[in-house]
Amino acid sequence: MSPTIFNALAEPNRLKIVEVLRGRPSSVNEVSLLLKLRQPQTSKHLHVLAEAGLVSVKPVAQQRIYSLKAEPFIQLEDWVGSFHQYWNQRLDNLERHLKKG
Amino acid sequence: MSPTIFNALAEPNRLKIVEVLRGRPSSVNEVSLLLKLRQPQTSKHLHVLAEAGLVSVKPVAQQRIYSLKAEPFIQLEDWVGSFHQYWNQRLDNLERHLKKG
DNA sequence: ATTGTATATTCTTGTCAAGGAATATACAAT
DNA sequence: ATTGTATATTCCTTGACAAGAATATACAAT
Repeated sequence: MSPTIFNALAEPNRLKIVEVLRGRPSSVNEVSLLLKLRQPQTSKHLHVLAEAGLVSVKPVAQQRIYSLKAEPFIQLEDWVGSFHQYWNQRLDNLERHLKKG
Repeated sequence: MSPTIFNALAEPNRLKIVEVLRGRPSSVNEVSLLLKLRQPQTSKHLHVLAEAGLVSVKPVAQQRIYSLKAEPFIQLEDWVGSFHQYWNQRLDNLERHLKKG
């Protein structure tokens, strides 16, 4: 798992942007208004998200519609899902321990 | 979802530490040796992870055994899991669109 | 008590990234 | 062509944070 995705989501405003885009794809202005961010910072954050592969852009007239991409979130889900193995093993150890094994 | 957990995982060495601890709980020295980090930086990173609530500490003699905590990872899994709703809705829209609805 | 081992903390320094302000670019509309 | 709208980019300043080096603290062993 690359830290890049975590880095992208670590910035509070960027995380909020992702939450907004989870609602629906949006233009820079829509995001900007919803989150009360200045337009340039909104563009910059969206650029970072795009570089990290979290969003895609689709030009419509002068607007640019940003949407979430699926893959990185699926990857993230797989990664964090793989931790179940860890919890289970810990529980097994605990069990064995309680049985004085 | 708080950005704190993402921030903790955004630092490459800290992410590696989490991967190590996913294998098994470890002392500072073990982590330090495995990742070829200096002891102070290892301690610092573990401290950040602890502050973020990702790990817990258990003193054993002079050693401190760090282990992953379950909750934050479960929270993360829930959060990213909630994105399925988004993908599905997008797919529905596509479907309607293809049917010229 | 002293020495050794394990870990934490402090201080300093350099780098990077975020915000603000200004400007540039792209396309639309008249 | 000119004006307006939407977005991107640049420059600057400032704050955060990671590494390195040195030191402090905690506990163990002899």
